[in-house]
Amino acid sequence: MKKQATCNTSTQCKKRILAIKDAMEILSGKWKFHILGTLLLNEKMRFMDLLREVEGIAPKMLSKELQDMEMNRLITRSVINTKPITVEYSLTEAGRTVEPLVNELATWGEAYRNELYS
Amino acid sequence: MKKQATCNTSTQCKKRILAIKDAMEILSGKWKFHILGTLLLNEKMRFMDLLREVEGIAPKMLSKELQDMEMNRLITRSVINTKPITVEYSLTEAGRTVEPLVNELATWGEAYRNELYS
DNA sequence: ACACATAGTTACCAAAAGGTAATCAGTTTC
DNA sequence: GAAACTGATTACCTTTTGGTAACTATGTGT
Repeated sequence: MKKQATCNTSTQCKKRILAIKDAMEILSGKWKFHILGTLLLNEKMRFMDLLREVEGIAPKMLSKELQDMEMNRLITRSVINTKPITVEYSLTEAGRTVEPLVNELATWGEAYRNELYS
Repeated sequence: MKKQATCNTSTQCKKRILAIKDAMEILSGKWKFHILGTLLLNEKMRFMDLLREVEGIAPKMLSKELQDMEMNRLITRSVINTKPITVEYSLTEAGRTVEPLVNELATWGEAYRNELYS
């Protein structure tokens, strides 16, 4: 009786593992948290605004990530019929729920960094 | 004055972006959260235990991820001089600080999934 | 006519991530 | 002495990710 089944048997634990996998699939990649973080601060942003604010991202990547997150219903894309056509991106209600997660990530990252230089 | 500099100018915001980048670098990949989550539940685990508990991982990946996290001081590796040599892995103090993050990730993933089927 | 801004798309390429399968070296059990 | 368990490592390959650069199409200002 050395082997204590800590996880694989428990339904709760399987749900947890699945939840983590889900979250990572949707939020993975180099840019999503940065885009979401920027949109959390700004509410409505145009493509070029994001391109400027999210430092280092290329239009291709921005476009792809926005499409990705639109499909996952984290953000909304709305075309505004202005003189030069503009497109506004903003978080959905679901998108805004990432806020605590982004905060936790930032907090952890900062704490980790501080710990190194202590 | 249309362009409101929301982020790039603020020192606080740059720190935040850096923190997120740091965290993602250290915790990225398919397996780290699963390994950390398992170690959060078990305290001390041997290589083969992890191989069995972290479903689907190959020894190569487990080995690599453990080395990675050991270098980043999230886990400790200690060789125990038993009959067949055993190696114990456990979280460091720094490693245990990921707990809220793992929880937040799991919570978000579950909420997201529930929202889809509502 | 020319430059510039809008919002992207496309082709091409390099690097990283991750999977499979085999192997290794030591020890213990049969 | 053969098989099995310990904790890995290695070679090889495929997929995914992400970057660069160029290009499209529309419209505005000069």
